[in-house]
Amino acid sequence: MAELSEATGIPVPTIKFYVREGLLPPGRPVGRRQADYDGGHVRRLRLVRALADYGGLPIATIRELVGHLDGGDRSGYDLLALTQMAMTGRQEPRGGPHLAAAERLMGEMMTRRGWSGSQTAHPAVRMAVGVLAALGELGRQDMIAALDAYAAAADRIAAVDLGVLGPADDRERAMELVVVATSLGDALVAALRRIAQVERSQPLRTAGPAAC
Amino acid sequence: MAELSEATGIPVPTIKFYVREGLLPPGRPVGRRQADYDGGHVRRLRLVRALADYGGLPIATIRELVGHLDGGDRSGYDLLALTQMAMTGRQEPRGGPHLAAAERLMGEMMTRRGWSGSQTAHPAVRMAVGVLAALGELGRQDMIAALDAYAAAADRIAAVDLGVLGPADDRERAMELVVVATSLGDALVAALRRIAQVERSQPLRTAGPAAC
DNA sequence: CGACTAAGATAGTCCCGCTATCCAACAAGG
DNA sequence: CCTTGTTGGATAGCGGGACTATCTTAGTCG
Repeated sequence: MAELSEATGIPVPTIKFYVREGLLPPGRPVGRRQADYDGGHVRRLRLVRALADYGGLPIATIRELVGHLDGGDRSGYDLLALTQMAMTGRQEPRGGPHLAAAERLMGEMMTRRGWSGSQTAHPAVRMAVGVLAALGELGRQDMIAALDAYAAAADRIAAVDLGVLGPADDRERAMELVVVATSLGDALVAALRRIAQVERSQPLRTAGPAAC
Repeated sequence: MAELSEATGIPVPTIKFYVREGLLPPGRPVGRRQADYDGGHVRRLRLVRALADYGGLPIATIRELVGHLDGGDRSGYDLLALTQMAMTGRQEPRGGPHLAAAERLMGEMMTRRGWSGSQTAHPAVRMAVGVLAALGELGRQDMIAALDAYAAAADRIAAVDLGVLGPADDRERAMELVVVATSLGDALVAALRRIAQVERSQPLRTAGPAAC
C-alpha cells in the first residue's frame, strides 16, 4: 500500500478510506500482514481522483460509477444512460408558472431538433427545464431565446463525444471511457468555453491586463 | 421578511443566513422591528438560489460575485474576466510528465486556433491543462486527440454566449447577465450535451427503455 | 396592558471528505 | 527468543460548508 501511495501521490490513510468506501477494491491478501496491489489499483485510484478533482463528483456518485465498472451487472445495458443517471444531479425544479413555460419551451425545442421527447423524465431534461425555469424567474428572456443555438452547439459536442466513444473495446474500458468522457468532458468543455469567451470578447474591449 | 420568504419559497431562517453572509443586502429598517424589502431583494434571492442550485457554486463564491454586483468598484473593468476569475475553481494540477505534455498540447491547440496564448495563467487554461494531464495519466489518448474538435465546439458556444451578452445595458444588469450566463450556461450546456448524446447514440443501440 | 410577531444574534446540527489513533499480526535484527 | 518496526484493518475525531433552532429585544395591535 505504501508503494501504491507513492505511485499516485495519495496519502495512505486516504487510500484506506477509499477502500472502506468501496471506491477501490482491496488488494489480494498475501499472508496476513500484506496485501498485493497491481496496476489496476493504480489506475483506479487515478480515475477516482480525476472524477473527484475535475468532475467534482461526490464520493457516493463515484462509488456508484465504479460499482458499475466492477460488477458485471447488466452487461448488455446502455452504459451511457447508466452513467448519465448516476452523474446528473437530481435538482427537481420547484413549481410555478415559469416551470410550465420552461417545459413547453424545452418540448418545442426538442421537436424542432427532431429529438425524441420520449424521455422527458430523463434527469438531464429535468435539469435543463430547471435552468430554463430559473432563467424565466430571473427575467432573462435573452438567454432563453438562445436555447436553440445552445442546443445546436451541444449537439456538436455530442458528435465529438460519440466519435470518441465509437470504437468501444472491452466492457471495463468502454465503461471507464464513458465515465471519463462525461465527467471530465464537462470540465473540459466548460474550461474551453471560458477561454473562447475571452478570445472572442478581446476585440470588443480595451484589452486591459486581467489581474488574477 | 415573511413576504420575501413567501414570494421566493425560501424559509425565513435561510434568508437571515444569507443576509448575515452578505449575499443579500439588509432591508431598509422601518421603525425598529420591521425592515422593508423590495423587488430587488426578491430578484437577488432568486439569483442566489439559481447560482447555488444549478451553478453549484459555494456561498463564498456567490458572495464574491454579488459583491461585484453591489459595489460599483472597477466600473470600467472587464466584467467577464472578473466573473470567470471568481467562478473557475482553482485546481492546480499536480506535476508529472503528463503535465508537461498537457501544457504543450494546450499551447499548440491555442496556436492552431489563433487564440492568444497570452493568458496561460488564466484559471480556465490551468483547468483545461489539468484535465488533459489527468486524461494522459489515464491513458485516454483518444480523448486528448479530440481536443481540437472540443475547442471548435466550445468556440461555437462562446459565439452564442457573446451574442447574448452583446447588447449590454446598465452595469448591474450586464454584470448579472454575465454571472447568469456563465454559471447557468455551464449547467444548461452540460444538460443539453447529455440529451444530445442519448439522441445520437439511439440508432446505435437496442433502444431499451432507460429505467431511472 | 398583554399577547403576538419581527428582526437580529448565538449556538447547534448534519453531512462530507478526509485524518489520526489504536490494535493485532507478523518479519527481521540482535 | 525477544525486541522493534511495519502493515493492514477498525474506530474515532476533525474541519469546513450550509443551514436551522433558540434566545433576546423591541415594538404593534387589539
